[in-house]
Amino acid sequence: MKDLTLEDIAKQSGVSRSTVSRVVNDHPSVSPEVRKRVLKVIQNTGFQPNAAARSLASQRSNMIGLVLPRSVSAFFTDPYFPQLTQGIAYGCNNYNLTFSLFLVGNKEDEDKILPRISRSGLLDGLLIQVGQSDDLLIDHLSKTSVPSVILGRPFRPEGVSYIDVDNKRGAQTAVEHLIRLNYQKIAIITGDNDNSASLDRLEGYQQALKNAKRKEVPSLIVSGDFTESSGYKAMKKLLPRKPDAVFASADMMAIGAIHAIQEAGYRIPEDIALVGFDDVPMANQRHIQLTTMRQPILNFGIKAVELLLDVITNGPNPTRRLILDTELVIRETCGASKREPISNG
Amino acid sequence: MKDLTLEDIAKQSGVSRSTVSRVVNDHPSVSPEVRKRVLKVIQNTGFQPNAAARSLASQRSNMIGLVLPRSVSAFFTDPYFPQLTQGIAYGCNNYNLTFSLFLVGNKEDEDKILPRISRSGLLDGLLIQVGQSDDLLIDHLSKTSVPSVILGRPFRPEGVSYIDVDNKRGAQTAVEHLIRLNYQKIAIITGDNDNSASLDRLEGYQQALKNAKRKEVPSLIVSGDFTESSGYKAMKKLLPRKPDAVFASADMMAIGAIHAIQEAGYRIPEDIALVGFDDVPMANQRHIQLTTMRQPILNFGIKAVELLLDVITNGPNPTRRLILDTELVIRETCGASKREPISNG
DNA sequence: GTGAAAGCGCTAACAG
DNA sequence: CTGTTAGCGCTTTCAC
Repeated sequence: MKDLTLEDIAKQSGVSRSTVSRVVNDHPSVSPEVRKRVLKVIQNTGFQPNAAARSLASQRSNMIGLVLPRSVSAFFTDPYFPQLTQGIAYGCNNYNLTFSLFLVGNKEDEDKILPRISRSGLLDGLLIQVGQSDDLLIDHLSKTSVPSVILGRPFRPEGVSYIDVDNKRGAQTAVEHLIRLNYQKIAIITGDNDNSASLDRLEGYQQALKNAKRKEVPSLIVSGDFTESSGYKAMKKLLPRKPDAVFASADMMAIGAIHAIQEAGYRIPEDIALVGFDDVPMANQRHIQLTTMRQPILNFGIKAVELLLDVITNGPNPTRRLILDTELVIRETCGASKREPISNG
Repeated sequence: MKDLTLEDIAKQSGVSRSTVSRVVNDHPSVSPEVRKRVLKVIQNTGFQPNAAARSLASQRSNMIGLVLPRSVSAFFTDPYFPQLTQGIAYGCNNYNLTFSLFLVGNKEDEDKILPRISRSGLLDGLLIQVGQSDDLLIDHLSKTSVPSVILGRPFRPEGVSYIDVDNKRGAQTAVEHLIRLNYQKIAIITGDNDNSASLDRLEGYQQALKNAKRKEVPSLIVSGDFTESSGYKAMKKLLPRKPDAVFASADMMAIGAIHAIQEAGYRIPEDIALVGFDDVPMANQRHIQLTTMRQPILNFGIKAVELLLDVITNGPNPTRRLILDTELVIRETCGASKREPISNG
């Protein structure tokens, strides 16, 4: 069965093609009766306008893309990116957008994908995940005319719009919580040093110590790379230095740390307390109950879509910054239920 | 800067639009010198053909879609779907396809998305994940003219092409392994009873017992729903029935089972042995070391793309079935290293 | 091997 | 409020 066109619907409804087009696009200037008549034919026939023709004529594809650079495509072991993807997908559903996913696997992929998406005609806009500091993807892409929004704080934020979570404040809140619970030697396990979120969380940790007039102990700062096993290794390194609390910059690393702590025969939170970051699904299971900073990941994705839509509609200037808050979720690993908080005065 | 068109390139190279088109599409009948000249202009200008115009004229969009029905969109907590998505994305990269992701969140999404993708013009083809048996998505979509390939064994496989993993054989291999290690009371934790993979794995379990002339004990068959917590609960139920080995139809459930077993003070594999299914990244960590059936998920995604491309190019008939094998990965939880296998005679 | 010309199916002025 | 008309940028016969 051949696909129907506007022309077919027009003929069947006894109107012109333009009128059908207006009906399809909810254009106001169509008389109620005609609209009704046309709508009925559309219903009966199951007509759907051809997307390609539409894009070509209107210069709008109603498609947006998410680009995950090489440096993150392995991250699919972490629940963060799947959840983010889901949020974006829902955001697209809300606005009738088609959502295309570009996972850059290697340099070769990059060379093939970039030209394809950096030209208008395919995509109305781009959501670009920040990667490492030396990642030139964003610079490349933002140089083109395709409207785009960066996910995360870019290292070179000039001229680009981005959405991020308040990583510094989140980390600060986490560490302040630990300080309030009167822990004395608070360590941090950071993510890659090449990642803006990781750096911001480290800053938050430092800020909290500073505000509390504690001094920073370099040996209590150990770096991981956001993976569970890096958390395990980092904790192993930390153990001989006898921290009584640890802030892990990501839940997966916190989970790794838990294993290291338990393996060494220490109890959580009695011997060592722990706070994570993210609130991944695993953080809330019987045998874990991780205190953590919740990121509003799903909402982050939805908001990113809306921000991009704004950039598409109203142009790239002025550049937008949208910073979402995180939320402290108190569970077992911080020991809050068993300790006396220090007075707030 | 205005986007360039074929016409611009034509002018700059001193040839006609058609010739440039031929060069862009690697059409053979272009003289080497002309081709070279045109290619150079394209290089210099960074010209990219407009995707919408191309789709419209050629009736080919070079886009394919992945549809995850409502019943699976919550599955983004399981590593399976992210990995599958990654495999598909890589497959698309290999063939210069644009990959669109449709996550059906609710009925409303479904009503909006289905018409949009079921008409040619937007997508060249569709990859559709099987859901529950009462899911009408596949029936709907496969009734349209859009070429499609189902991921997983559909409940009503007539007339559709699909790709699946040999779930029955995989499960059978897992249980045979347990039998060979001389376990006597082998239990199974199944997935949802509404899922073909789950049913197939149950069949494999039954087949293995039957082949070994063991009789099936109904109380040793407990169902979960593929989640970690369902595995935990199922194992709790199983514990009083004293199995000495358990086949969990998914690694996440195996992990839940591990927690239940350890919590009850039993040792793995000495008191209870365990085999999972999937080989998720977590199955291979210091403190877990789960023996499991590995699914070639990434490759599954890539093969799915290739199968779809075949259907797009050569038509839907005859319908194709592509069944990939799983592989037994022996680690610690099955106790293989500590037990005497029974003789094969 | 190359160019001219006719669309692909739709949108968006512009008349009326 | 509705129809006519001119493209959107590319592919693809069909001549030459």
